[in-house]
Amino acid sequence: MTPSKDHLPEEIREKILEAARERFLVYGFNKTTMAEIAKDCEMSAANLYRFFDNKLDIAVTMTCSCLADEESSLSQVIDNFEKSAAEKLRDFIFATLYYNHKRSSETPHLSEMVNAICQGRMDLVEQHMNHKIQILTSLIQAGNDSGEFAVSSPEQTAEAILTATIIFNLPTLTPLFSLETLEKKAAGLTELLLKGLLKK
Amino acid sequence: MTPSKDHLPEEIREKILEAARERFLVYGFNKTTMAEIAKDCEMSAANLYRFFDNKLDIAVTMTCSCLADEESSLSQVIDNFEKSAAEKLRDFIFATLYYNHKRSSETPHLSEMVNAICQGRMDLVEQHMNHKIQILTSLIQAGNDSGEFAVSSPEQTAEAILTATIIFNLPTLTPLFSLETLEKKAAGLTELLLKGLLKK
DNA sequence: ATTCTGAATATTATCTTGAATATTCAGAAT
DNA sequence: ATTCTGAATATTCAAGATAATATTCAGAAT
Repeated sequence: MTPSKDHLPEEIREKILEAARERFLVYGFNKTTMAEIAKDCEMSAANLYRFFDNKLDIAVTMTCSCLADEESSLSQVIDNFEKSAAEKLRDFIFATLYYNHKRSSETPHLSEMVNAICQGRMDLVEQHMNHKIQILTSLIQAGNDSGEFAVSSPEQTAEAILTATIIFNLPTLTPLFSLETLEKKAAGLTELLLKGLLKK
Repeated sequence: MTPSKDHLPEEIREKILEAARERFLVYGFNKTTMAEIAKDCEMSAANLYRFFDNKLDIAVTMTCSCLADEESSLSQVIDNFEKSAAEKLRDFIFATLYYNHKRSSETPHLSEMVNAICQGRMDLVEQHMNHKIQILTSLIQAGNDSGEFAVSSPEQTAEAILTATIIFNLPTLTPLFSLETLEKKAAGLTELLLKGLLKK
């Protein structure tokens, strides 16, 4: 029988996730052992498997909440009623850039985790991308509604913007450039994109 | 003394390059040995070093001529007098896409070579990027001159376009998507970029 | 003198194998 | 019944040994 992980105390799951997070951030995914996580939680390694399928599953759960964080902070950006659609797009792009750059620079072992996730759980990445497309689509639609933008196909445009800004989304590419360089790229790109979006 | 490699018979260099190319394409950079290349050329491995500094140097020379090829075919695109600037930009983006996709799909071991080049010879990549910026800049300037575009800072815009199309330039990313997907991305992105470039 | 090679050396990759670690599971503890 | 553990097993890692390979160089061949 495959024992379901539902109905198990959520607080213990959280405790495990927190212990794993600290280990993963400091020592990396590979160098962290299940035994260490278990010791931090004052339980046996075997018991971890009642709460998670395996080590990767812990990382996946952490990653999901990170991605959800990013998504919700990006959603906040476009819900800011005090800003124009153009400013929101700029904020969206820079928020993406800063979020990923911060993660990359503060987490020396991030790419390790990213690699682990990308083998076998590419669906998470796709889901995240789709969510971003949704957010961008409503940003554009709001811009259309307010008369600021004149975009005929918001969703297709959202996809194009995501394609254009992929350099700010890939934790593998971000570390190749300095923050200053990335900011310049983001500024130039935003300017160009806006020229195409704004009503003439 | 460091013996100069000039004044050596060019035809032998070419012969070596051709032998190495075939080996690299079929078996990859790492699995190809200097001894094998030498045997194909009916000479000793030691003699290869009269013509090239080392194994990587052979790959670098091959790569340079590939990049030069791409650059010259992109230059041809923008020199086509029968097309509008908009069409040229579209051609430029699709030519980049097709060129890299073709290379990736026809060369199973390409990423190996790319990795080898990227360690220590990043200058080649930068140089290539700068060349592409130049080409794009003159495309934009020509568009401005003909009254088709209204771009205030062509070079900065060229850089932004290159940033936006980076997904089509990276041999590490290209293989992640199907040709069909890439074409859709390229079409959507081109449309969006043109909206920002065309005179209103 | 120049071109080239075989043999020597330095560097890298591959393989082996003991040790660490992930995962499972029978059963103890509650 | 449920939660948990210790011990067993399966998998992965890593240090050392071995074998390939890159690179150099003294000197042979032309």
